[in-house]
Amino acid sequence: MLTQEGRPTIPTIKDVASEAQVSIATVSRVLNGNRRVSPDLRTRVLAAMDRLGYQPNAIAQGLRRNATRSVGVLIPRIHEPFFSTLAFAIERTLFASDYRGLLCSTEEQPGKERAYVDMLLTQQVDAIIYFPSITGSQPNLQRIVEREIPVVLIERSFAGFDVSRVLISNFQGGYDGAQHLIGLGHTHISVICANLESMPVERLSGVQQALSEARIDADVRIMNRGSDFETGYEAALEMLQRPARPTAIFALADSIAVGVLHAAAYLDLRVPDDLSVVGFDNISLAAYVLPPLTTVAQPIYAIGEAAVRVLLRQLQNPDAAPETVTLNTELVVRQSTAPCR
Amino acid sequence: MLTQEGRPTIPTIKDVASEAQVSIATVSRVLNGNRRVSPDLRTRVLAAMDRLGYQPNAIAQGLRRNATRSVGVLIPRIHEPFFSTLAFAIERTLFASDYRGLLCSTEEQPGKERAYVDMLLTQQVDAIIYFPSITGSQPNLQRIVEREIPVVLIERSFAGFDVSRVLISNFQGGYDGAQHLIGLGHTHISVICANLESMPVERLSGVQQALSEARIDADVRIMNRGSDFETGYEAALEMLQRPARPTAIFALADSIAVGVLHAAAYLDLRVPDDLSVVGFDNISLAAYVLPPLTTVAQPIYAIGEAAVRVLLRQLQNPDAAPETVTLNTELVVRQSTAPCR
DNA sequence: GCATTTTGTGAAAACGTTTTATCGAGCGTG
DNA sequence: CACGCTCGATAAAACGTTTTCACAAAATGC
Repeated sequence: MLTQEGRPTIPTIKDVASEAQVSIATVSRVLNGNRRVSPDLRTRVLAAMDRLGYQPNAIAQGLRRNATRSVGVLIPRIHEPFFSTLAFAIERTLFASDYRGLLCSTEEQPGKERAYVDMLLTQQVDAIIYFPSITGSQPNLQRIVEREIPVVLIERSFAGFDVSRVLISNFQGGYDGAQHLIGLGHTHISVICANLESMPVERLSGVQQALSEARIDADVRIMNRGSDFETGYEAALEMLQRPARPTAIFALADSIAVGVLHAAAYLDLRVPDDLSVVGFDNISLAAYVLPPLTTVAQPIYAIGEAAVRVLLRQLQNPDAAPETVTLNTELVVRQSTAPCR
Repeated sequence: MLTQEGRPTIPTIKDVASEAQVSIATVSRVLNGNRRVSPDLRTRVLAAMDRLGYQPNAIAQGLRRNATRSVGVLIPRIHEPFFSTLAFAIERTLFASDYRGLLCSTEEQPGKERAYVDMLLTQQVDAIIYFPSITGSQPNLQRIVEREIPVVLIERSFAGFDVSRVLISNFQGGYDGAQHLIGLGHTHISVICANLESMPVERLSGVQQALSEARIDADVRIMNRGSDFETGYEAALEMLQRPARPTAIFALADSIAVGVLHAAAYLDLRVPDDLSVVGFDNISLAAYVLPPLTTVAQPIYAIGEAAVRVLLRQLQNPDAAPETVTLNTELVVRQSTAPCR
């Protein structure tokens, strides 16, 4: 197909219709296969499409159908291993159901998160998977709910919002990790976590519960930044140089734990002999770092799958009640923890 | 805005027009600000928009304007650290220019890559950033070029396609990494790389060039899989258990190098005393692993920025000639390499 | 003060689909 | 043979915008 200037032009349903000598309605029908059309016309249309290399215009379809088969995916920081794995799981599951994901890395900046929500709404997404960063997320969620767009929250709840959620046993996970260290005889346990925007408080509460049950003072350090290596390194460097240094550190994210390992090495402390370290998440790296990291595993892939599954169910049946699925964490013991000497 | 059933309905430009007692053309004009409209009407329209909470429908705009302000981003495996960082850079730069990225993780599956290209075309993206996985990518690129959609290839070239590219000095990087090991006196150097789909051959060529100049036999192991920890671990485990074990391993991706470190530890070999390891990429993890990894750094963030910059230039000026920008790698010496004993 | 340009506004066409309403042909039924 | 039915196909409306065109009013030039 060429315009008179010789530029290629993309064929429309109209072109197919005239090529096949049928009406555009007929073309549309063989395209969607929802109504009967006689065999000979069908083959004529198919042949015409093939000759012209026709591809339907999803934008036009979206406008007419009022559905785009796209879902917004709001995630704090795509470059962190945990989130990139989660994004991968979501993308893959959506793809399998012929939905596309609009991936938005909010970077925990309220402005960016807000802008992205706006964008998703104007973009007419059919649904939204939302991993909020708490501050400022509530009004965003409000706007989504007002538009009656199906939404599933990941690892977060908001009072007063009756929406679908995929949660994990953060409290139990925190509890289990701390218990593990307590069971090994540690009594001076430090906890490092990222800003509470990107970290569910329950995780921390679980830790504190376990510690208080064992009558151990909680030494918690909440860093005002994301869960990256640097964060863990800086926090640990400071903690490990105090006069009474901890014999164990519970990092509430694997990335932080890796930073801790690094700091320990820098200070010539051996893990796990001089220091036990427990992480959280079980990112794929955790098994490969030295020493391999004992960690509280999240079923990252399952979380992504569950989120999509819940969403699809809601899309099929818009009047269904919101659904909450809870997945369990599991302590994976590797070689970064040992009994306290 | 409510329908008679009480369901909320999203306000359109029409609603705004009747609310403000003007024509829809006027509303459109204050929306786009491209033509003059008298101050009092403007304020009336703005007020009406505000009252109704109007948000333009990007799908309708896309159909009418024949431009969607979205660009497709095709990337092999979003969950690998290198690619997730690259995706982050791209996403961030696009966002700053008010474009959205449709992130597609092709997983190096020809079928999925093809399906995603199809999807992007039907989705009417304005441009495409393409990190191909070689096999089967050529016909995909062909289809993109036929549609005259601006495209920029990352780290790849295809003979016969005159399209924009962002390249890095892969050959030089490979050469430099090998030179570093040679300079340290190593003569038994093994090389591990992922499948050549996801790895530019030039990188390997650079290594081989340096080795042959130094009259050292090349011992190359090409794994038929992606660049993950497991890959490096398995390859190294095998190589390091041979009778004549190498004194240095050049892993052509950091993720692989991390697997190598793990294998070395498993075999009780100390790095760098018993084995020197060089990586490639300089993912953020590289500095935090133990020992910190000597690696050939790619300017990952700059690559993403450059790709977007080139693309935007091409969108502004569709008749501009394709552009190629080449960025340099740089050897970063840390503590995983030492003189051969 | 008339002809001409400029300015602001609205009506309507267009973008590429899907879907509703319509219509004509074939066909058994009374 | 008129009648109602079904079936297959088409014409046309609709989705929410932008933009072209037309037009009146106001501003400008002689």
